[in-house]
Amino acid sequence: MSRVAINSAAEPTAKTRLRLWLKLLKLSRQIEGELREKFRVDFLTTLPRFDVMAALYRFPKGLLMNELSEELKVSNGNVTGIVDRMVNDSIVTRAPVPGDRRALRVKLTDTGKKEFLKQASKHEDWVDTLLNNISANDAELMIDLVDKAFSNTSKERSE
Amino acid sequence: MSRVAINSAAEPTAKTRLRLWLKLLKLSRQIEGELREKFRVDFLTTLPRFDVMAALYRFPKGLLMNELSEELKVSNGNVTGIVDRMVNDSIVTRAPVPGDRRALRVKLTDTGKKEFLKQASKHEDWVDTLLNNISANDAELMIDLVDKAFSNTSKERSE
DNA sequence: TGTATATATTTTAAACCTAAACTATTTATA
DNA sequence: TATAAATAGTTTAGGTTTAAAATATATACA
Repeated sequence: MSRVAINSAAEPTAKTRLRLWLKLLKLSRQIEGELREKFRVDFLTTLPRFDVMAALYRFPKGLLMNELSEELKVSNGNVTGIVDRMVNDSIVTRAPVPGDRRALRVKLTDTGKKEFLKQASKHEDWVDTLLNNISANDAELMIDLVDKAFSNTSKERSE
Repeated sequence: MSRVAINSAAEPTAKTRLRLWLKLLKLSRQIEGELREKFRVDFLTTLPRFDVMAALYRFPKGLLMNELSEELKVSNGNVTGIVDRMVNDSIVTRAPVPGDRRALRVKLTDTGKKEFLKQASKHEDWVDTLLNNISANDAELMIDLVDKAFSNTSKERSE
């Protein structure tokens, strides 16, 4: 690998990275907005709730509030509110953990599981349509680039 | 262009696109989170406020509330609140528009302009560091891919 | 002119989100 | 054992966000 990037004739690399970031941000906001709208119209629900369901679906034994907030990369208190509403709607349960009276284990109910599968299938269709212009090859290419980008963010996480 | 994608042996394209979307979302959340933190610590401010300043900086004559919310891709009512606080802090002004008593033009104050330049410079540094693993070439490549992706989102916008 | 429609903005209600403070419990350790 | 520190979770305060309703003004057009 060369130690010195030769880029002085063109735009400085920092500016290119900034342009990239602004585009990435815009794209993900755009897509998020469209998905949010679809979830609202088709399922009367929200993205954060879908995210919770998706996380819990991956962990059939459930997750501690703690683990859930880590999994979703959102704050602890945030999860409390979302899960509150989902418990209310019988999508998840929040049960005491034997042996640790501080902890609560959140789990998808059967209803929640069924609901998730329905929504996840549609979600996949929506994303497929929204990213229709990206070929499978391009997608793989982008995934690799995104992975590269990740390796520099401050908190490495085990996954 | 071939009309039929041959992809049956590997993962279906829809799944690849979904994987891409989840990665993109995660990356932009990661970066947004780190930038938010930096803005909070270094400048005692928030990302949305920076976004407003950036938009207004690009339009020295100011923007209608309307145009600002379109520019930032956030809802109309949202902008009201953010601008309220910024007016309060003398970062922007909100002045009536002669000839249209419904409209209000939002503009950066001199203080706001100075503050923006200071923050923008740091912001560029932060992004440059966060995307350090992406070479100028890779960045250009990604930008092109993101542009491709954009061409399929529902509301084409003039820019 | 009068009325319908469109536009610009704010307000409202509900959810989301963070950081920080707080409560309760558990674990480590002197 | 007693105390300190760590952990799990909720609460609080403040800001962000959306969608929908409301207000005010402007425009189109019969």
